[in-house]
Amino acid sequence: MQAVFASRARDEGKSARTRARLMDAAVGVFAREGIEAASVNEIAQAADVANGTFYNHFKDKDEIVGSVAFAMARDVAARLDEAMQDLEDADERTSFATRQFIELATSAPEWGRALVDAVWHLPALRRQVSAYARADIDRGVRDGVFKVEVDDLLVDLFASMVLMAVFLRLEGEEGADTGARVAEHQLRMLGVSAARAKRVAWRTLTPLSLVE
Amino acid sequence: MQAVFASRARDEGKSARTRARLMDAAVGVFAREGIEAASVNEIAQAADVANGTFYNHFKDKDEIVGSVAFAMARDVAARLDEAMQDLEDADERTSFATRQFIELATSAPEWGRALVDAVWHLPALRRQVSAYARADIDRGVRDGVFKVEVDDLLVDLFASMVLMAVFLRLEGEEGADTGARVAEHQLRMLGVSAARAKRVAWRTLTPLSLVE
Amino acid sequence: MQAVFASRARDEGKSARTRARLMDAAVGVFAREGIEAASVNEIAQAADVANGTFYNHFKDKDEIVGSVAFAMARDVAARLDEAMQDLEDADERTSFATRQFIELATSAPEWGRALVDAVWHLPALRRQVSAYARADIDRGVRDGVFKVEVDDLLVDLFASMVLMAVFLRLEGEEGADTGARVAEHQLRMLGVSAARAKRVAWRTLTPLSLVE
Amino acid sequence: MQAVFASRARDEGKSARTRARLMDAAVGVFAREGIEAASVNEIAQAADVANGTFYNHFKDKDEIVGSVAFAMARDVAARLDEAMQDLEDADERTSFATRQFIELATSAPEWGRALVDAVWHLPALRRQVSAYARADIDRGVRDGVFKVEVDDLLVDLFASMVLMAVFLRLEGEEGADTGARVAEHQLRMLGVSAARAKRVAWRTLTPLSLVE
DNA sequence: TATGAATGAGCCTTCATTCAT
DNA sequence: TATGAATGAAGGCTCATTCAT
Repeated sequence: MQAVFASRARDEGKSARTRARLMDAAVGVFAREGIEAASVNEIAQAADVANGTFYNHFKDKDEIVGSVAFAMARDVAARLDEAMQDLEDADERTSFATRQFIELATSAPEWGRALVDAVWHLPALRRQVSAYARADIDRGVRDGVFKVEVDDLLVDLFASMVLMAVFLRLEGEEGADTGARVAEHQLRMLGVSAARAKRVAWRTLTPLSLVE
Repeated sequence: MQAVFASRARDEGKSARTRARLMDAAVGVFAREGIEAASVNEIAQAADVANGTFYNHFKDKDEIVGSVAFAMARDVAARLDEAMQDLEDADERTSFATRQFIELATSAPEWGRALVDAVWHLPALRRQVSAYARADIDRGVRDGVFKVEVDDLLVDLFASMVLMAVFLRLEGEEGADTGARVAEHQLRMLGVSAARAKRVAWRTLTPLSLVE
Repeated sequence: MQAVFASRARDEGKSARTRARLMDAAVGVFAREGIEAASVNEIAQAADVANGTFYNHFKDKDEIVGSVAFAMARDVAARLDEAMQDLEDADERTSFATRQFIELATSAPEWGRALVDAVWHLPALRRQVSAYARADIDRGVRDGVFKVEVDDLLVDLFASMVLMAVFLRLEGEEGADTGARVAEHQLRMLGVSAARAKRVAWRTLTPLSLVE
Repeated sequence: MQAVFASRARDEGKSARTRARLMDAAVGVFAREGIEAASVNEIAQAADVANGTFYNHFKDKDEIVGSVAFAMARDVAARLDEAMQDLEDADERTSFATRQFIELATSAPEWGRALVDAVWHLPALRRQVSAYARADIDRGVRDGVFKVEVDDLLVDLFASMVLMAVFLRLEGEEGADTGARVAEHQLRMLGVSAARAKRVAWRTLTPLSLVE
């Protein structure tokens, strides 16, 4: 029950606020039932609007799925960007992003679950997330921190690892150190020395949160 | 349209043949629509039987999903086991399995797609596949070939990488060397030297196929 | 086609009117096919609404069965109560109730048939009807009009007699004096003298009707 | 698990024996599920024959319902006739028949339940049972034992009372003396004096059984 | 006759979407 | 825009019945 969209739309017009309520409701329903199984009626009900109202704001179910997913991704990206402002080194940045993403998704299980599900359903979203991640990796290569040839495959493999990590955490099959372990693996895959990988990947981490 | 199950059931009773036809049809439908979206009616239609016939052979959709998925996994495992009989070294085996799995799934796109989807939907299947993969990894650790602590997380990350690779190949986003590149990454993650990883992962590979 | 519920809901909201249409339709279908054999689709069709509409108003078939049956029973009871306000003597009341019930059920054959079927299918309904009947019987015992020990069995036997009478009338196997004859039997079973039983049970009866 | 039909067909041809097995199975299924809900497959399975075999013996489900019901009724009638050979007085006979019928149906609950259900579904069966009961009643009138005008209605009311009694006993709502109480009511309805009704209806009764 | 696989109509129910108010 | 009733196309599943063996 995060109401992220609603809290942000507090000062906008009524229409925008209703739309935001629907999106918040959708996140919850997607998380609870999965995207496919989520029904428009249920979303409307959770948003406390009549079902017909839904269609004043979204063309169809696909549209809200997309809106929610991309908005979530954008939010996460913005949050990470903001938090990484002071991080210079590419390995620090990559590790930080991997770990925080996993933690964010885990600490807001509804969002996490919905996001994992959405990435799976929306190729465009996956590509966007990958592109975001790739920026820092390319930077590391330019700076000589990473000593591998970087290509799309590597980035997609990283994405799959992160998604798997989120999934495992949400299932309760892995614990709080998952992010660090995944990050360490990734740094090593990028050619960072074992020692430095271990050091960087296990730094103390201040938890982020999506809502202030 | 591979009709793998049907071709294998050619000499069995009528019931078994119809069942096999349904399973083959299911593979196709799962690949085309995804497992969730697949409908029993569609499967029956694809198998060219009346919808009621489906229920003479499977209790419900879940049952055919399970049957198909585990049969596919079993087949792949058996095929790999057979082909790996002469491989001794754990790194050779791990690399071989990763590459051949990706190639098998890619060369029979319907199977590949259905299998990827199935692993995602059936936790039990994922666990089984992981366990299978883990055997060789543990062996490598015992033999001193791999120099890492192996845990469930690592194996699951490997699984996610392979699935992603299959997915990308099926989408046409990656090419024929994908398997080798993934295998190389994995060997390096297991502590194999860069040089050996490159050598082992890129060996010439004789394609396998599921049907003879 | 009595449309009893609909006519009563004429001034209510659209939802209530549709619901009433469905209930009227259900009465007809129950009467024609029997409650078990009645299908939701058929009810919806008879009510001239889309099948999906049914489920906007009733959770499932059981719910409409219950609603219809208890509403019918309640209506009949209310109608009888009102008509019996001036009747003091328990034998007069019992006779009146038996006869009017049979006449009501007969004069609205669909209702009658559905009600008989419903009493048979819904134990709770049977108990409710029995309890209603029992009140007057107990009163007669207290007043010394009836000279038997009253127990559940007796009341249930009365119920079975009335149901049988309705059934026979609906089948056309018995005529207009059925109610009087049954009432006479019942009074005698309650210990009323033959002479008085005959006199009371055969009084002229003003027909009631469920709709005004 | 009475296998009444089967035990009687022991010495007949194979076909007759299969048919008997089906009928016995049907009794059980009807009792367990109700006649409407009983499925042909279930009957065949209970009879341990292939479902197709059913249709070698019965045109359709209705036919086995009828066969079973009438056979059961015939059996009960025969059993009662035999047991009543030495009873001369009509009131004794009527009371005996009522009570034994209730006891038979109760002591073989499967049969009882199926029979009650069948009478409800098959008007012809009801008529046959009524006709059987009427013989003794008419005899009582001729002999001057019963002092009422007997007509179809009365007999049908008797039938309804007996069915209700069986039903209540099967439901566990009434006890072992139900038969006697019903018989007493009936005798009084027939004009027998209260004293004699009580005496005759409560005679000690030797239980019958359908299978020897 | 016996078998049991196959058939397909039909039932219940859900749900995205439309539409009159 | 909001409402919420209505729609009707699917989907899952059952079951009486047929039919080839």
